[in-house]
Amino acid sequence: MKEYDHTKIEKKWQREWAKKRLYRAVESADKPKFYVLDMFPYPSGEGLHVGHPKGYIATDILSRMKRMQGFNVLHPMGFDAFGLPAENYAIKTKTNPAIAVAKNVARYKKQLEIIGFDYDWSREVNTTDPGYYRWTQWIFAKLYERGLAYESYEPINWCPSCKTGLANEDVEDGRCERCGTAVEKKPMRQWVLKITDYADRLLADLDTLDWPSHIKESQRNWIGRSEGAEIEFAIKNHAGRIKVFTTRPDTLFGVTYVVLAPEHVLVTDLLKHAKNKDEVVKYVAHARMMTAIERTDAKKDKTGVKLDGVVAVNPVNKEEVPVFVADYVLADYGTGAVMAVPAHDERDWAFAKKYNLPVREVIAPHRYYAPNPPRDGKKTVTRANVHAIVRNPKTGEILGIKWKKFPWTTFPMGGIDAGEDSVAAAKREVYEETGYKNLKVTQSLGGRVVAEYFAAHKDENRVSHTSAVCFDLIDEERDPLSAEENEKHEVIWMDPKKITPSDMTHAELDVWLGRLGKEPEAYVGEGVLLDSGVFSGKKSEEVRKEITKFAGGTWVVRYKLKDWVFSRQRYWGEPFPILHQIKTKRALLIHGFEATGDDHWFKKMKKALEARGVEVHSPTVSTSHHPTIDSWMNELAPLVKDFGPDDIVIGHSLGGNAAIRLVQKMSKSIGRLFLVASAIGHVRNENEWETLARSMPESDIVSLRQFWQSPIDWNRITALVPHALLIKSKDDRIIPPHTYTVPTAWKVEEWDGFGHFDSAQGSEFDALWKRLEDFLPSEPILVSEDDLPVVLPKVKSYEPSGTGESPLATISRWVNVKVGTGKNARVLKRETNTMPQWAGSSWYYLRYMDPKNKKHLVDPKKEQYWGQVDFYVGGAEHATRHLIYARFWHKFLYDIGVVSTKEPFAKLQSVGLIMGEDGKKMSKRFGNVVNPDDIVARYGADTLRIYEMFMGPFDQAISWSTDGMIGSRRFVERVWRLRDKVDDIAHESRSTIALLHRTIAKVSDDIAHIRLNTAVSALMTLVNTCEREPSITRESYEVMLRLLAPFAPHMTEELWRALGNRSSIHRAPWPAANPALAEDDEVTIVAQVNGKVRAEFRMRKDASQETITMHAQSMPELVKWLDGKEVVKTIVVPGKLVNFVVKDRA
RNA sequence: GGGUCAGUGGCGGAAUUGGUAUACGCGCGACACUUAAAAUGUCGUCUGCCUUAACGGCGGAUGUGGGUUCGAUCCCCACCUGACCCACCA
Repeated sequence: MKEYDHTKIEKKWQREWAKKRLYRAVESADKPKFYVLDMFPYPSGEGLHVGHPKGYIATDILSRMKRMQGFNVLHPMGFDAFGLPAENYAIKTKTNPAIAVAKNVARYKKQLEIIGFDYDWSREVNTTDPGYYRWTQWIFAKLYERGLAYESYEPINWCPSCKTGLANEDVEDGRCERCGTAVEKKPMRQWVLKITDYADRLLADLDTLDWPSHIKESQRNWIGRSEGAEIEFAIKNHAGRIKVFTTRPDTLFGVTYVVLAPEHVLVTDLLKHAKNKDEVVKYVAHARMMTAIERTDAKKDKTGVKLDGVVAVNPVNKEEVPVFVADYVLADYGTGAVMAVPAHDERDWAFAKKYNLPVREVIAPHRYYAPNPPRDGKKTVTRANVHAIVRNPKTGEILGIKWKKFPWTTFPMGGIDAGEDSVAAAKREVYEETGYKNLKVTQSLGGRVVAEYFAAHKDENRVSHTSAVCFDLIDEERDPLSAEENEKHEVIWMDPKKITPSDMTHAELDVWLGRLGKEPEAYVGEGVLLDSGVFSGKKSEEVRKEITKFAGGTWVVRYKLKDWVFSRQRYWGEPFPILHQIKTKRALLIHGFEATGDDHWFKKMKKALEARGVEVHSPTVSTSHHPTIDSWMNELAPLVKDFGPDDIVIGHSLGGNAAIRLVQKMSKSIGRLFLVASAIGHVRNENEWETLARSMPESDIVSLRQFWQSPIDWNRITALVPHALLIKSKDDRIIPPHTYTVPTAWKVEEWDGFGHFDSAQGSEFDALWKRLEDFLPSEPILVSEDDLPVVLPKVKSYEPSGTGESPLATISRWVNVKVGTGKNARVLKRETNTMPQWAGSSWYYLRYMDPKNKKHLVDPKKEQYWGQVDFYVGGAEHATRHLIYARFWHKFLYDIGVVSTKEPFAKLQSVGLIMGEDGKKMSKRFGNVVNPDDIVARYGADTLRIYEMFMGPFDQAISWSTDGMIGSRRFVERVWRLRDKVDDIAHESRSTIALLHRTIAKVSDDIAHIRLNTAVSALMTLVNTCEREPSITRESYEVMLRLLAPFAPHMTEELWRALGNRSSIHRAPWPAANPALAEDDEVTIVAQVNGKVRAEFRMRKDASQETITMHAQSMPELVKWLDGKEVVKTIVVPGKLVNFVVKDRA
């Protein structure tokens, strides 16, 4: 056989396979299907390193074996290329990301091709291909139609470096997962997917999946289901109620304060009632300033501030407790408020200790004393007891008493009398029982323990509420004991080592030992309720629902999982199939008389408008600061000259003359003018009124106020200003409080109260907002299915703006869409956010089934044929993102009938990283990157494949070793040279044939379970054995080649053809093991004496137990071990071993 | 702090219904082939002690300490170390 030239062989067969379309997947009913999937790569500019193909090699091996075993195999590959890395690369290199992606994809593909994978490239997908993302957009549209996609204005995680919002899943330790920058909270409009609607199903169906347990566990943690109670605390002298979430309502009687998160909606309101308003405002502001990392650092000291004067009422006992604002309570979990039970919660404990708040113990550990349990038929007495643990510092010994009538050893102990505390009681007991007089307290051993036992000395069952106090003897001064005490027990000093549950008669001992010498801490375990009204004495785990009901609360299920923030303020992503009505872009807020701009109404309006994407200008120009209306106008004019027909002006508290001036100046150029709370009463002259009304036919008066005694002719106004929504006082009187109503002809809005200019409260604001709604970007409109895809346009600059708008917003010819014709024509505006990187990868496995279909995401028949992915291989780092998102989308697609299965990936196998030779993560930064191209060129793809599989367990991280790879190359060459030993008249030994069959079984099984390192080692063993034979049959060699074909497809194909086979080895049937041939007829049996191997011998594998025993006993090596001993027992494992259990003859 | 997994020669690792610990490979050593080197092949390679010319023999070792068992890398308990994931989630 000629020399092994890997380059020539590999190129030749790769070309040939492509030409023959050897690996094309077909749907046909005659064969069972097998769908093997890799997590498709994200082609970066760096190209592949040797770690990347590891998973692909494994799926390649599995898919090749399955194909040879007669399955229709689907093993596709594609590219995920939207998102930040490609975009950042484009910014850096100043190239269109589409071009860079195409280049990177081509490079990746080439790198993959030389490794010889069996991908069906005719099914390649690319998430950035409009033909592909059309369907990503389609899925989004369906989600939107079903109410599972919505716009939210809640604060979200914002990365100031990437200049985009992030999903919860994209934040790691408070930092942006991509760039490591600390994320901020920023309020902005976002598209959000309601993944929480699927939380229960995502959790429950995990049980149906054959996935690694740690990945399932991370998903469970991420979903974070917890059951608990929602309970309301009333606020004294206030209408509001604080709703808290707790998993431990059984501790309700231990509540000593209530805590609100700084962002809690009630805080703003409650702080007005707080005596320390400034302090609270400062604390809240500070909390908002902090980054998530600072906030959530668990090591950080807990901080908070009391709402001084605000009092909450505990619903179970009507007790009044203080209210705090503290940032250890998270705004976005539960209800954003907690009831604090410092005795039984570590965080509350830490906070209470720091601020010196009361700790009330209501749960006691429960001990049932098994050695001396309560007895039936005896009365039960509940007592408060104390144990005294007294140490003599001179000797280190502990004081104990040994009971004379009972086999007990206890500490000095006894009941706590009325009016006594536990320390006094303990001292008294020590004195009475042992006579020692002078003690000092060293430690109080935490809270009480409830113990149940039978008190034999009193012939009753005890429920003891026990505490314990530790003392040191000050001196050994001691009084003699009473005769009565002397009769009962003996005083002893014990070695501290003897203080163990087996040496002492205390059910509580383990608790004391656990607390001894430690700082006191919260008891967070289960136990018996104390001081809890009617619930006292009950078990904590049993009363939760009952006590919740008693508190008027409800039992609820909560999830940690948050809805998926789905929009990014970046260029390189799928555009949303969404149009917005073009509305106001900018608003001018003008405050007139005396308003300062600080007032609540202004702030609220500004925030509301900004949240809807309106740019708000609110110059601090007030009529109050100007001597004349004209000078006011003059200051205002330059600030407003840019305002145009798309803009609105809102005037608040403008006097009549100012309003008229404003209208006259601006009504021609601006879109709409709204006047709120205007003192139109100033307009005394009806002609002026007419002027005003005629000047603003397109404008609105939302509310008028009368402050001076001047009657208004409402009918006249409404006739003149048909758009007006007037709110007038019911009886036209001026005396507050008065009620404004709208004439019955229009929508009636009632507004109670004068409001002291704080018109943010009540319907005056709402009425205006209702009007404004028509002018704001509102209810999005879905792009019709026929108009998909919404193609991502080319853009000059990819830089993110940082303002919360994507670069797309600057492309007006793309953003503005004209719909309708003639009179109905209107211009709509495209959504300019783009989808996150995870969108395309959430469903790509479906598209492989039917990649070119223009009518359907996937043809239902094909979807039904391929069904679930049978085997999915990829990195464990996707546990809480891709793998949750894809499951979510799949379930949704199931719900709308697109797919027929409830879960996308039946079996998941995670792949371990390949690290650099230095043990560090392979990265350009460390200069430890190994390029597969170099390895393939030097050693060949087959060697690379075998080595990567042989390195170690597949799912384990492991360091690359080019030296270690030599072994794989040698193995390949040995197989190659073995060809020279093929001889038709070869006679192989029976044991070699047996090994061959065992190897078939092992390799088949190992591949199926991705135990590829042992599969390779089995093949090596086989080759080693065959090399020792003088010659081997062609039949055996062909079996070996077929077993090796999935690992080394090129070399085996070459050898296979060289043997005269006309068709590809990769279409040849997989060898079947013959169990009858897989075993030698003789086996080695081990002879043991007392479990130690003393001899071994060969024997027919079906030898009987008796034969084996007889033979072993007669062996000289064994005789010397058995001689003079008595065989107590003989254990025979047929075909394996015989073990003689012997002992000395008595 | 919680979860998951792991710890075996100089190194990567193998060994599962509890039955010969260290397969396979790397490295290392010796030898053969060679003028030489490389390549290749053969043999050896956990460890201590005893013993021999050579052979051989006895004991110990799978992170540590216990337990169950005729027998434990494997099962149980406690602890130590490391990795990964999650974490102020009430």
